[in-house]
Amino acid sequence: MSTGNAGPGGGESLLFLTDEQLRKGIEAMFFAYRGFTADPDRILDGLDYGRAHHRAIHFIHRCPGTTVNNLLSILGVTKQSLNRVLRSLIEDGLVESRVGRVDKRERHLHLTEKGATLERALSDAQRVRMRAAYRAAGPQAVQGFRQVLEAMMDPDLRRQYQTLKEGGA
Amino acid sequence: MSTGNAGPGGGESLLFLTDEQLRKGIEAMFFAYRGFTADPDRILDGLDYGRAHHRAIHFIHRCPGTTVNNLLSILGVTKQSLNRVLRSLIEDGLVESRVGRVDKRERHLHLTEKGATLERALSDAQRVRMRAAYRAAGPQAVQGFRQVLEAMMDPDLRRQYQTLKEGGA
DNA sequence: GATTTTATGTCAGCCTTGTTGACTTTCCAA
DNA sequence: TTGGAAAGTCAACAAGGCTGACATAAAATC
Repeated sequence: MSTGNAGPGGGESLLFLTDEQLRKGIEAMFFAYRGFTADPDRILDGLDYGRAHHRAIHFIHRCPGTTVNNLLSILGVTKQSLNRVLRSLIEDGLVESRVGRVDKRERHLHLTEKGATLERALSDAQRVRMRAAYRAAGPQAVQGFRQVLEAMMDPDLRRQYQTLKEGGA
Repeated sequence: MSTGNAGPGGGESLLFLTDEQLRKGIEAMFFAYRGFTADPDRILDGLDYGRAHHRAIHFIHRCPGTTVNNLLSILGVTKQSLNRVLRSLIEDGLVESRVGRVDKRERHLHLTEKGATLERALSDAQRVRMRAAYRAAGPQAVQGFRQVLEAMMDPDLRRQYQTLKEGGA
């Protein structure tokens, strides 16, 4: 098992990663993700929504006019799962679903004013923590943080991520 | 590492964090966490277990002889939730529950051989990805990665994490 | 010794969010 | 005109959270 990679000469500190070091990283991801979702979760608890609603709202905000299919591929859930979430958001007037002009089968999704307000509350809360963490760790660390996360993604998701990243930058 | 380094661009890059920059970090966490759990999930899919079983197995392996209460505080779930998971692991002979010698109310949890075998399979899979990501990003980045994650945790969880970190190192 | 507190386990029931499968409607395009 | 893609809907189910209530054993305290 493992760690049999004591590379042949040179760059030892670069290449030799003990199981212990890796395990720390794994546990760090576990605990950090809990913090990452904690603040939006608290807001959503009061309303009738959950994390699934947050994700939908986030990416509709991020990609205004996106189709349901596109959202499905970003979120990686089934259309039935997403539909349940979207239905409640549409019913509650947070999301608007417009029939496509070019292709009328498609529905283009937008946040309403009300939806945008909730989105702002959620992402503000999440950004407060993120900003504090970035500042505490420093710019060098932030760059490393993003590099490792990016390298950890599945190739498909990395492509999705990079498309979003460029689009927004 | 001295991350207090104001950086080549001056203080601006340290203190001024745009919403865009923070949003990229948020999305990176979202996509990376999917990758992070993907490999163990694939293994667990074949068996009758899920992510909750994985977490229990991980921390029992990590803290052999831990009590149920201690595990509860690490995992942050209710005892009913954990009990459902533990019961199936004990029934299937992956986990052993020993009555405490000093305090007979306590149950001390250990992995059996069978449990340790599954643990190894799961963590090997997860480490493969982690190792690849670490190598791709480089040691500098890894340090930053861990710093930001640590800063992102809730204080309580950070304490838990650090206790584990020391214990294992 | 009696009482209270703690640690654990368990039953029942609920919610969210994921899944599959089947079916319909709309409508673009070959 | 017909095949198939996009979308919506219904039904059923599972994992894994949650709460509340209750049982038991053992420790701690009075």
